Amino acid sequence: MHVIGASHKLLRSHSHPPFLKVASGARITDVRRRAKNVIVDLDNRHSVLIHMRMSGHLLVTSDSRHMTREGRWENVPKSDPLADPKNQFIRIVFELSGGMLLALSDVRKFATIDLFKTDALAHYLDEKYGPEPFEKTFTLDWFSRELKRRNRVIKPLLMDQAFIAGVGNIYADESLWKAKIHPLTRSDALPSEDVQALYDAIRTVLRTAIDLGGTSDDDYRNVAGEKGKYGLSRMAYRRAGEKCARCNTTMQRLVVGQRGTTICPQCQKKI
DNA sequence: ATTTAGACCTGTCAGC
DNA sequence: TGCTGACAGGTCTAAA
Repeated sequence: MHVIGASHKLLRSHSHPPFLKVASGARITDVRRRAKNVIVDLDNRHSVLIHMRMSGHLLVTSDSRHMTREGRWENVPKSDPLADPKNQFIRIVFELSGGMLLALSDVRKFATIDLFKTDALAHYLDEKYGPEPFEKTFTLDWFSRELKRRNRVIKPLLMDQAFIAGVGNIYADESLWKAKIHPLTRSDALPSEDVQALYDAIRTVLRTAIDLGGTSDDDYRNVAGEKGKYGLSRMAYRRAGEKCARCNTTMQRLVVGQRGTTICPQCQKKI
């Protein structure tokens, strides 16, 4: 792959060698995910780590067109695609073999791209992130023990990537609603039925969201520029003022750990 | 050991 | 219509 345009400050380098020098000309051997990162493995013992934060998403096209945050493309000089004002949200473009283009669109400029040596990356990720919710290590037993041990407010704990990988604000609200747990409950105060319900809810919610292509609250698109459909069937996230799907009570907005949070005050009572 | 506030950015929307 | 403030998918740091 070759980088044919990159905005300032996007490319960071955790391991020393300059990004462009290492990435240019390398072949991609694998693309995978860990926590909320996309990992692109190269054939030169290096890996690219992409974190899209709030508004970032990757787009691909098979010909040289123009890229917007909606994923629409128009003709634009391939030499400098970021120069076109219509491309103002495209922060970097990679040219892949065969002329395929891979772009990162990111309105808020929070996304980051790091370069690692592949074996160093493995250690970095293991150190930094908790288990994946669909991994064997994420058992009910483990979850239960950790909740007791930590003694933390449950919602921020669910969103703590060092505890469990992958649950953010949307799926934390959805899981807590499904399990009928108030987001301010202390993790060690949850009765075992609630722990079980939460464990199941996390996996059910994530499974459903993945199957529906994620949540496009605003900017998120898949690589073809299409919106995810989970937002249409969400039960809690950003539904304040609407009726609870279970009990018809008006949903309520609160702030927990500086994050907007929506609950059903009837279903999710504080313990 | 946790929690909180603030920072990083830009866009959208509600209300006056 | 125009302005202002609140809010938005996430994570990091410093300080309480």
